[in-house]
Amino acid sequence: MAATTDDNEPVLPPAIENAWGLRDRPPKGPRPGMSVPAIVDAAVRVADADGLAAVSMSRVAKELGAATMALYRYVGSKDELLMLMVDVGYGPSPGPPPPGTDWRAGLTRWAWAEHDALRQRSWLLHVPITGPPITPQQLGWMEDGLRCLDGSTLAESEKMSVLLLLTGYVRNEATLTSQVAEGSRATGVEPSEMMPAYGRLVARLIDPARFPALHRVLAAGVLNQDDDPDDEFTFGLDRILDGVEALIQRRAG
Amino acid sequence: MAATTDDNEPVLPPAIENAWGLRDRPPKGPRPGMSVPAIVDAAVRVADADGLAAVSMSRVAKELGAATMALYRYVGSKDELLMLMVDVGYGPSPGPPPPGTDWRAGLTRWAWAEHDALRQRSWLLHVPITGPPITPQQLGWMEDGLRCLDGSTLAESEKMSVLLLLTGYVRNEATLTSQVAEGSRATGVEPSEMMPAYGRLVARLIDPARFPALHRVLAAGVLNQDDDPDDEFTFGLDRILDGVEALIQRRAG
DNA sequence: GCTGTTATGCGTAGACCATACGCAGAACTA
DNA sequence: TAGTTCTGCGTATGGTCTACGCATAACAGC
Repeated sequence: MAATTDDNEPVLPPAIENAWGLRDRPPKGPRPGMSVPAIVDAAVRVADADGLAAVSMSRVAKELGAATMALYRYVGSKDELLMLMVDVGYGPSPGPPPPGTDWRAGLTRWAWAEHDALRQRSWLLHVPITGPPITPQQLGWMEDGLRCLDGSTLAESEKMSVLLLLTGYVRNEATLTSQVAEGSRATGVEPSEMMPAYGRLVARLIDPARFPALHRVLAAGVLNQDDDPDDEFTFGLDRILDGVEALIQRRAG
Repeated sequence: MAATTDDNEPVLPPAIENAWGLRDRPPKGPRPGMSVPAIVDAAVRVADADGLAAVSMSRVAKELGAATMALYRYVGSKDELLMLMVDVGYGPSPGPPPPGTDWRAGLTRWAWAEHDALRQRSWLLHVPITGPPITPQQLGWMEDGLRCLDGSTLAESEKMSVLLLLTGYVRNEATLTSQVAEGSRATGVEPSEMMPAYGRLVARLIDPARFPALHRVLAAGVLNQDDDPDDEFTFGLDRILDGVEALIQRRAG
């Protein structure tokens, strides 16, 4: 969240405030040589190229040909920079559902949009989340998600809960597949061989008598077939939407 | 995952191997003055007291009255220590479902057990996950979860997918509530006032014309009522289990 | 045009962090 | 007793974020 003032009203970090178009530059002093968007873009470029771990203040500054400490005139802290990176990293929201779309198709499209954004920029998953969304684009995603449920029988609070549930699922699924990819890159194992290798490792470790159910799963070769991660994503997504559908039916009936 | 040898078989870090009881101490050289479990316990103690960020090698060493570098005789790296911390942090798995429990009750119990573990040790959520579970207790959790679906009509791979879906949900929900708690501690706002404050902030930022659905949610006072986080957890859990139920019905019929 | 105010760029330095390396000494085997 | 091997850990390297303060640039008012 954000720090608060005396009257307990939450207050935004300056850099976030001018992402909302509030806050005007004071007319005095020398012209700024950089801009917040330029810094954020540079940071995103670094993350895209070398991962989030490579994003240090000095590295970003180098990317801009500036000195490290110069950045602190624009962003209050590294955490603030990360927050802004997330905002541009997700990119613009997918837009409201096309007219005539039912809620299920709409949410499916919405979930896939987030899925794609996270696949493109897997470093987004490594940014420690410190609070609910407060940047313009993030709230844009929320808006578009809510609109999918516009015509539904759900209560407003339920709509929100459904969205939370979905976005959590997407993040989680993206985290798992990105771990496989990163593990593969780190160990040099083919991505398609990661899960089989994991299966062999576990099979070697566990005692079938103490882990019968797990043993059965392994024996069934569950981890051997390298199935499309998109299928796994679809599976979970459909389960969740089935659950939402059950709720909607109940509210309607 | 883990590094691999020439034959492409994944190999465990030494400290993990002796968590599985493999690997015997060589008889030569001076007696070890510490033990891996003692180090991990100390690290867990630090995390419990001051959060995961306080867990540095020097801090853990200080806790034990040892020198920083002495720890590296027992764990290969800080990441390895973190992995072991997670193993003891979750604690023992909840055990197989009591006889006569149907799958839904079993999974509910299982999900709540993980929920409770994460509530007790919220630093677990901050440990960067680098691969699938390979420690004894973690696989124990998996085993107990799988057993809940023992009698079901699902394929082995579907059981696994359901478990992945559930554990992801639990993690996600725990992350959200722990963020509220941490935000509250950081800003000094009452926990019950966090969401209302967030609601006021967003209301101040957004233009109702551009964010109509979001505006409607706020106007409905969704964020004002401070509802029990356990209710929110139950809501999502029931949606997911409804979805699983629909699948099981389909497989059965 | 001069002066005061205010912002910017950024150098320096402090307080951390993980960890590579190497050495002294302890405990075992032969 | 000699040799081997393992432990404890001091030192040092290179990285992190960022607090602070100074020189300078640009404007406002007189």
